[in-house]
Amino acid sequence: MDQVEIFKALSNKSRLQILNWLKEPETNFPDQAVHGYANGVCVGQIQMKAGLTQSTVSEYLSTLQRAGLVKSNRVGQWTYYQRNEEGFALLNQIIQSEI
Amino acid sequence: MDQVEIFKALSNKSRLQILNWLKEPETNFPDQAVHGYANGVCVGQIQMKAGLTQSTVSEYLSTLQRAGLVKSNRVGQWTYYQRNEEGFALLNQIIQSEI
DNA sequence: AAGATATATCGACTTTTCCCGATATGCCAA
DNA sequence: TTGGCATATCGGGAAAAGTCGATATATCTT
Repeated sequence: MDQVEIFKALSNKSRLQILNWLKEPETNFPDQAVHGYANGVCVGQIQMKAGLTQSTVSEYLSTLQRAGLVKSNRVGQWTYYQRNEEGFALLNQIIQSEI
Repeated sequence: MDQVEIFKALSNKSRLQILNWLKEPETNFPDQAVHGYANGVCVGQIQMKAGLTQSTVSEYLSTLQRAGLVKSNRVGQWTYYQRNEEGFALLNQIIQSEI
């Protein structure tokens, strides 16, 4: 069952916060402006805001990506993350019809 | 944060199944017919269908209730559980506006 | 009052999650 | 090509969740 993975990814306060922050990157990650927001927000920005170690944030973003809730773009040495709205559409569908 | 509790409750295959079964009690718990379905389905029925021990199922139902996803009615020596649609409405709201 | 039945709680053990520091990898600049 | 960033992965210790069997509690029947 794949639904469980999604809900596990959502079962953590920091990960929920990250998803929420990524709804409004310009507001929540002003320092990202240098890089632009087209590809998402890079890990370092998220790490600073989350107040967790780099490894933890990287791990959390992988978890969210495996669950389909974010997607990433590697550009040079940076990895940009942004919400994957398709994943949220799937989540809605799961809740409406499979639970 | 309370959202985390809800998602943790949903992070388990058996608990997801129980919630789904409770959508159509008449179909999924035919042996409950003797007691009627007005108050929900009693723990024993859910246990049999889930194939877990009595203590585990009782614990799972408590977890779901703490998360607001089911509600219970004690009648005599039986505890009947049913879905709490208010909880699902809250879940939808959380997903729409807080994540 | 005694036994039977349904559910809840307790104690224990195993597995998973949380989060870290250390190290590896990939990319860029000089 | 050497060093410096940004990110990913690895290894680990502490805390939480998964699940069980045993026991407690509440209720019903006789």
